[in-house]
Amino acid sequence: MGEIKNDNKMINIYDIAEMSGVSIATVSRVVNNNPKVSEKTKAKVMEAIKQSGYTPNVFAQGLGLKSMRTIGILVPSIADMYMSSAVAYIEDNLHDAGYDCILRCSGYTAEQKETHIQLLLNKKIDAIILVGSTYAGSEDESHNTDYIRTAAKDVPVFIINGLVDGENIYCTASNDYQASYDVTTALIESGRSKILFLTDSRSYSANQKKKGYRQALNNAGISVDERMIIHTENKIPVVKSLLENTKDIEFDSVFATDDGMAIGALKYALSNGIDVPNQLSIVGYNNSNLCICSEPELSSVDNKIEKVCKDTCDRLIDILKGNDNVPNQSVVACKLVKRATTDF
Amino acid sequence: MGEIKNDNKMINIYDIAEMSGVSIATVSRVVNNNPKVSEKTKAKVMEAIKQSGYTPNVFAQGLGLKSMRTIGILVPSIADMYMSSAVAYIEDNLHDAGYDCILRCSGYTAEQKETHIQLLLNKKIDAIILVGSTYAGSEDESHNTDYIRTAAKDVPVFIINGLVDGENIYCTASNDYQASYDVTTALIESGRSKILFLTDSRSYSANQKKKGYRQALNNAGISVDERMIIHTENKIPVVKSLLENTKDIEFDSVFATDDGMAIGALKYALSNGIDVPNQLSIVGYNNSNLCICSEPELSSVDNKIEKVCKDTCDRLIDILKGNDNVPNQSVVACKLVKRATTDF
DNA sequence: AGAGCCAATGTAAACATTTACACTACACAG
DNA sequence: CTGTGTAGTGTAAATGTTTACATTGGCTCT
Repeated sequence: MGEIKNDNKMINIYDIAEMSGVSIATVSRVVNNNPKVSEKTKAKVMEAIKQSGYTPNVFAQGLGLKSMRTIGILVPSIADMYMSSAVAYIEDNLHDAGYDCILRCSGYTAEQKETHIQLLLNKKIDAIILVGSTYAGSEDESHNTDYIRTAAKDVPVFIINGLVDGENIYCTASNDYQASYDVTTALIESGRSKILFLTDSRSYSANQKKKGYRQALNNAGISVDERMIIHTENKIPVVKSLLENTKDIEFDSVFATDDGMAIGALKYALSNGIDVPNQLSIVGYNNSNLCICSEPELSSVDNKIEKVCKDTCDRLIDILKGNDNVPNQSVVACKLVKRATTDF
Repeated sequence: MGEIKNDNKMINIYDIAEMSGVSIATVSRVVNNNPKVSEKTKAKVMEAIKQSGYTPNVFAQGLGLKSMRTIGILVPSIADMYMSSAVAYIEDNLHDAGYDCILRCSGYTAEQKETHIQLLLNKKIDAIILVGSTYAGSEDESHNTDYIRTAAKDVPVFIINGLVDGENIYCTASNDYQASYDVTTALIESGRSKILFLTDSRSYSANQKKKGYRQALNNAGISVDERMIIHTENKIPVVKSLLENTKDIEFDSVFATDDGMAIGALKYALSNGIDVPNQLSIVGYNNSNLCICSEPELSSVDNKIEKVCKDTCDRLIDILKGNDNVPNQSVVACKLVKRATTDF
């Protein structure tokens, strides 16, 4: 079992107590910043701690049923740029508040998530953050959310870009419905009526976007042509060749729920001599770094993932502090970023 | 402290012992797959465990100085695409082997890393993985690596794309020197001699790439013009405007140590009517998804991060199994991916 | 001066496990 | 029939904290 040279007996609270001539209770109080310790004693103990380089044993601390100051983060896949940046922001916020993060990439199915959540709970984490994917409110009926409510019986659960209600469950989402409605409306107002809608998932967010798209068309008196709503893979070449083979459907604009798909559409236009934005307007989603790679640069929706994460973490910290009046749901407004693939 | 309904007393090893009519020692043995338990007893205990949904308390287990089956991962920044994909691969490999990952994003300085490593060590992790940045072997003399050797006294340390030697330190790197040498040579053979070298860091990898570039020029009998080696930010618009203001230096090709910078160069060419690849060849690095966003698509070096991560994890698991003859260093070959920004 | 109080500190129980060592049968050799 | 070995199991110590409760000594109030 790893012949590591870890025989150097760790100094413990007793050693510190002895060094500073007090009891272990007092040492513990100093370590935990308990106010009922005299300045003089505190100074002595601090000195001993500094001298020895003592750090409390986390497991012994944990045994006392207390907070381990560790948060579990569950993402379906961290290879996805959107999710990895979410993890980055979450990590940052929580570290600043003194929490550690255990990361698990679960995959997309409910079963996978359930297993991983169980493993996280075993580590006695203080809360779980689920980064959006397929949840209640999505079109995926098969995605049972009971496991989330079960987890919420043990620790508070925070969902990013998903919507599940229940005791001890807190959701934060970007306002994808509104953003999608606004984009679609803007396309219509700039003279487009045949708007191809590309989507790659059946998540809650994807569903909100689709609703916004439908509503905007309805409000403009345009009836929704179901063939214009296309589910496809979020891969540039896939979308490109998809559009190349979509001869039977006419469209004057593309609204994609992810930048990757939008870039696929752009590349289709470029290689077929279609002028962007005049003949074809294109809007992506997520405002990723792909947007400024292309020429022309891609208009996109900034879904404010940074703010969503901050909101989530702020509320998480509040909850863990014992604050009761924390809202269960919170919505963050998106922002349309106009670049060169649209003429509005 | 969080008014959670956690009053439901956790079932512990004593409960299981009672349910199955054995002692806690026996339960513990069953849980840990200790062979000296009779099949009959084992079955009884298993049944009780299943009935009750018992899971051992990790803290109590941890107190006994044993493996927590948790690995600490330290990345300077997970917002970087290269690093986030590395984390994804590592996570995947380690989970398959039954390890959990604690992630910390430290920032780039030695001090930051040192602090974060200390915090990781407090959690009694079994090993640390440092994902590449500024290490020994880099140009950054100020980057002291003592903290790595100190950490290695407690747990094995694995470094991805860095080179530090020392007891209990294991390094895995892609062969950036060779790849860079090959790219530069290919550019020269395709008739280029004024190769602008763009780099954004002083890491070990960056340094290896620079050495490869120099060596290739030397071997071809071309003397290195130091003005051709430019340190810049890895941001598309920054590089674009940098090149727009580089009127005094002539160049017929750009070799960038990251795709982002290469795309910046490409956009500079596109907006200045410079033909790519004829007037200007461009090669990036990392073979990220940016490569297929642009038109023309970007030639790049695939540095096989997936394989590097797998190698690292395989050796880590070996070490933790107690295997002694694990090599301290391992190198993975890169692969040049030819696309449309080069004419070779 | 004695009662009462409070701040500061100490004592010991509780947390849930692992494991060295002790013990009990029982089989089998002599 | 006694002694010895062993498979299976139990006992109890050890792990390092936190914290409710106990204790102490000094102070104030009457």
